[in-house]
Amino acid sequence: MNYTIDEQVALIERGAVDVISRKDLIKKLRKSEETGVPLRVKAGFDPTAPDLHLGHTVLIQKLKHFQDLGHEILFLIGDFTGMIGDPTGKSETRKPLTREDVERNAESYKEQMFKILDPAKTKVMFNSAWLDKLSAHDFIRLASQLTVARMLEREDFRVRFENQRPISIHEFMYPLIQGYDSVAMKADVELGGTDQLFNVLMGRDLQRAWGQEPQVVITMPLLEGLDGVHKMSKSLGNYIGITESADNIYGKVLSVSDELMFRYYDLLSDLTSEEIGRLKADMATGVIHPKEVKKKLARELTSRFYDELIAQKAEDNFERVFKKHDLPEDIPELTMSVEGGEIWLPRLLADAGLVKGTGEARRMIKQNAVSLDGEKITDVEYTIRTMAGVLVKVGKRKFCRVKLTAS
RNA sequence: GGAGGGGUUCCCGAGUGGUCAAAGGGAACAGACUGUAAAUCUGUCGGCGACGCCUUCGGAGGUUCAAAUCCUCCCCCCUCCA
Repeated sequence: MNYTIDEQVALIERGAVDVISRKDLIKKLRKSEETGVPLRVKAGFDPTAPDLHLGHTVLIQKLKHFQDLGHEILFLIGDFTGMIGDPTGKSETRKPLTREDVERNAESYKEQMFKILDPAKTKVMFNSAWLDKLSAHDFIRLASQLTVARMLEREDFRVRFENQRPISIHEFMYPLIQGYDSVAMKADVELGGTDQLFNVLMGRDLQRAWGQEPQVVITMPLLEGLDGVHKMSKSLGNYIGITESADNIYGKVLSVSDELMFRYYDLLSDLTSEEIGRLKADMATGVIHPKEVKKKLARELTSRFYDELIAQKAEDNFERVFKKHDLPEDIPELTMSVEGGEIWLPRLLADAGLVKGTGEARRMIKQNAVSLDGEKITDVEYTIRTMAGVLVKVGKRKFCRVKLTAS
């Protein structure tokens, strides 16, 4: 496929918050077209959390756009940072990762990322490759590129400084290191979340100081998590992981609020802005039910990581369980051996992993949330004697078929 | 180095000798309603075969019939001055 420069710019700018600068981007695209040398597009990832979720895919989708335009993707794994422990945020110091951790996580990253990107056109890099070799001398030179005043331009530092909150020195080093990565990688473009704006801009300054043409910076919005408030992150538990089961992905998307749904459409869907606008309008006028709009999104996202057939099956499952209050197709089975041929129900729920402990089991039973073979159990002292399989249901979505064997 | 403030259950945050497993809010979970949306209402929200027992209020000791609360020592965090 051949795109005009204008078309390329339009695709690249879609969904982006900042493109710094457009002029540079056009210049680089033009040069690339003339010379036939693809642009080097950098995006960095933290190796501490090997599970990619939909939030990361906002960025990866954008990388894919570049890839589709024929450019070279440099997928940077920040192993150096990871092995030192990322200081960002107020959370307690993270445990440094070992070399093995990093490698394992990197493998996992690749596997997940290649669900979207073409492995043949993606280069995976580790920043320890050059940062390990950085001498104190080089490091000081790096630090000399920047003034404290400049550093305090960063929103998050400025606010903390004004509020007399502490800022440790090594927090100043991270933007420098990240910027230096761009120098070492000779990046033409760097992608990052909006929270990374300062860091990615640093790359431009440092590249200039090292006599390189500064990279174009593109920031993408942060995707809100399932709660609709905080950014999607694993630690907040408000995420949809791309390795989750199709049923889970489908179900989680459907549990998102109507408002958030369109945010997801904007940032994740392959639909054009016009198509999304039409859905919005039709929903407002009542032509189409909000749930149908959401189902469409859930199908699209589920099939992205699986395929349409599986997505359809996830939808069928969902309808069966939540609309018809029927059972899902695949229910985990469990065989437990019990003494004396009987078992106290809370014990069973706890052992089966359906609840945290017998305390929670009692609570669930009292709250009418437990049923056996479709029958609500309200007696905390209930004891099961059946040896044959029993269908255990806790809450709306936890199912398990349990068989007992005497021991 | 000096002065001051603080560390409470997932989070914020009350509590200054017994009635404290610890107010209130948030989050979370369950139930009703529903479109597994939003909003709302109700309940639960340290552990335990459980009207009782056990473990929690930075750590270790001590006073007391009784300590999150009092005393001693220690650790950590923050602010200001240098």
